[in-house]
Amino acid sequence: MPNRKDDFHKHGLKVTSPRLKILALFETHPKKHFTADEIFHELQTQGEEIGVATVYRVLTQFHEAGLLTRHQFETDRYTFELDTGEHHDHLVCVQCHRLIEFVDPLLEARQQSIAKQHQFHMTDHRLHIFGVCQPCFQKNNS
Amino acid sequence: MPNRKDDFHKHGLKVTSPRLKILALFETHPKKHFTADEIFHELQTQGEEIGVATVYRVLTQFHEAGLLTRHQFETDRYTFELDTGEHHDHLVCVQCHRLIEFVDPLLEARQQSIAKQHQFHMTDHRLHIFGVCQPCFQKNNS
DNA sequence: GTCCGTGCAAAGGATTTGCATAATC
DNA sequence: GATTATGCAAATCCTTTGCACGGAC
Repeated sequence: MPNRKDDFHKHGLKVTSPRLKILALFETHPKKHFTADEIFHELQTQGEEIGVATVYRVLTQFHEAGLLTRHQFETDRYTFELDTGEHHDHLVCVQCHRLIEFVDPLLEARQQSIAKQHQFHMTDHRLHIFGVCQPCFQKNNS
Repeated sequence: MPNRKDDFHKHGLKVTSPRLKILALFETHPKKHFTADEIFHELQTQGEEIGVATVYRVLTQFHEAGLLTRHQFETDRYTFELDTGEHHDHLVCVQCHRLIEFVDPLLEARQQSIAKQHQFHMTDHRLHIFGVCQPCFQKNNS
């Protein structure tokens, strides 16, 4: 069972305080999605002295190392989450920006088949369903 | 059969040279996707004196008027295409950035059903299948 | 003539980069 | 001790905005 230290070394990354802190943040919020800015502020709140540049660099390295997944939803910012190895897609609430994850084998299979139809060598795919979540919907009608 | 003039007036837009030029560019390249910058340079090449700011403003107005669709693919730039009224999804070549459009009723239906399962009031959705297109694939193996 | 649209340059926000210092190995 | 990381600030990229002038209606 490899630990963080091995994870880092495996990808040529030294074990440093900023890297441990950032990874810990993701691990203590398993399903949460963070933007670079959110991480920066969260760490600042915790009293850590980490620069924005480091946050961006570390996130990019983690993404390249396969530790994190990077998404782009409505806005023009990147969103990161722990890469658990299981692919999943997202429902995005356009009102409160809440994210709901889901996996659907039928959709997965169908996408494979479409790629094949177009002689496309699929490497990845991304499905975002935008809409209003139930809590927001109720709020709107009350 | 409403013409461009009507299209513009309907949305409170005056008929101006930049707007006509930009729309014409899309109409002469029906299936093509453009970034703001590409439009700016294309018009410059044609000897037009249109500022970048105007290009961005007009694209946003056209998008709000429903004349254009706006996408965000791999990069951090927006991509625009003529809105023909028919929804479609995209295959994106990660190598040459070629875009292939497709529509699949099964996928559409399945997405509706997933949204319903999660009590989600779907307004829109976006499916990007990333991969390597056939021409690029062959190029790689030769 | 009024109001909207334009060009220019400056501002804005997210992300990256250069560089000297500081930490890991 | 050599090399990689960090923090800071400046730089970069795409996009938006303020403002005075010009064009549409």
